[in-house]
Amino acid sequence: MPAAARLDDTLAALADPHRRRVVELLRERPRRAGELAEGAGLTAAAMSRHLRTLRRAGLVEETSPDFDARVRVYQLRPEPMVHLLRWLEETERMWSEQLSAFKAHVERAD
Amino acid sequence: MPAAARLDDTLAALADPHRRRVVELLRERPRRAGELAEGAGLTAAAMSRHLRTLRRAGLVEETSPDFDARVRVYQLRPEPMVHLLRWLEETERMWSEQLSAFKAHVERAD
DNA sequence: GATATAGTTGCCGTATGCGTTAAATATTTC
DNA sequence: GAAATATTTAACGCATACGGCAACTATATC
Repeated sequence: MPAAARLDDTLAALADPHRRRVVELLRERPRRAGELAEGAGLTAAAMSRHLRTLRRAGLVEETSPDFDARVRVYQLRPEPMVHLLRWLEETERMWSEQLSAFKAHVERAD
Repeated sequence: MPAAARLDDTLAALADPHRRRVVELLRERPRRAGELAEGAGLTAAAMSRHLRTLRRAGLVEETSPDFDARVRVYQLRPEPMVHLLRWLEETERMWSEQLSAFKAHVERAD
């Protein structure tokens, strides 16, 4: 269960608006499952499934407070997003190189 | 058809490994549809669908060279990825703020 | 110990995604 | 103008995603 951090899972997990909403709620602070369900306007069952997806993608981490073991608190795990960030930055970088190469080419042709 | 750039479409488009492969091929240079199909190990038909998806997400742009109108050349369009990048950076930013707030809290408790 | 609370899981129906093969479209080439 | 080339579209099958509701598990409360 050491969090895949594979781009596939990360992107698929983030591709759902409800799950992105969860991420947006969690980036403010950790929250309980029920809180997330309410905040996203979903039933507890539906949210539970989304949380499982996010957990499997390594995007969130689940813990229980010791004062109430029924509750599950979810917290963000940034690693997968950092990984995705890097892939995007690399793409950006190469694209702009491509651009300047093209510009140079045009200028040579002038 | 001015390219949605909505996170939903961007993420869904990038969540497929074949389509990510296309992006990786295109970040080097523009390429013809057939070249992309070969480079990703897909039939022309399958690739055509992926390209449609990428086009609808605004991630690629299609043009035809004037010397052969049968050919379609695809090129990267970074806008949607930049948008996604910003969302991820914002998430990162807020997460680290959350972290330091927590740290400060713990230190106060000491 | 009975009941309430917090969440998860099973099952179902519907919707959507992806690849394949077979046409269809458009344009070049001979 | 007939045959070849580059790519897209159509029709089909299969797998998977998502939500709803009901049942289930585990823990807390009275």
